[in-house]
Amino acid sequence: MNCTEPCKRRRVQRWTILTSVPHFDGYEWRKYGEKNIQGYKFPRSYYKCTHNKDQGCPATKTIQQKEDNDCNPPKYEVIYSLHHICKTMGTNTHLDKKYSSAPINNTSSTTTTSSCQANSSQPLLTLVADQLCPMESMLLSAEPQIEENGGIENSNTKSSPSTDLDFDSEWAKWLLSCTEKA
DNA sequence: GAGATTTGACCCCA
DNA sequence: TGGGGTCAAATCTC
Repeated sequence: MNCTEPCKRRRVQRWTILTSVPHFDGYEWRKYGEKNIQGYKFPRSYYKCTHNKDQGCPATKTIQQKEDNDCNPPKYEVIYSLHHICKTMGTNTHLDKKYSSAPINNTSSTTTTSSCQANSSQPLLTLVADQLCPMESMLLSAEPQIEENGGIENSNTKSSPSTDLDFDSEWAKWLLSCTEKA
């Protein structure tokens, strides 16, 4: 990471979702880091969009398992940063292949030592994975402006604020609906 | 062998 | 100065 300019790491769009199915959001993610966070029982995992390289998609998310509710089912705080610009919404091929038969606690890498195997292996995962995001058209129409150097700190000002708010809101609703149905 | 994950180190901000 | 976020080499999996 090069911060030749005043670092804008904190000035990105962020929104938080509380869900029991943090991996099923219609996108493909690749894990790039994990850290133990002070005050949290479980490590925080860091993910980038799989298409970060080939399509320059800047989207990232962090998944933090809540220290309470680690059963029935475990709850995860998912913090999304920046919108996707990749065009793979709703395919779920990667997710289906990777997660459809795996207990969710195993998808969050190493140390989620939940003992809730019965709940985590429920078909709810397939239900959510099969659900397509209704905001695909919004995603395509609300692409943030990407600068040549990859920085997107101006996306808030270049794109319509109301569009971003609508997108965030709809996106949050969709994720919550997935969680509820699960 | 390619791509994904793990893990320790590094960087930046509060 | 410590904690959070990211990088990148090593390792793993398919």
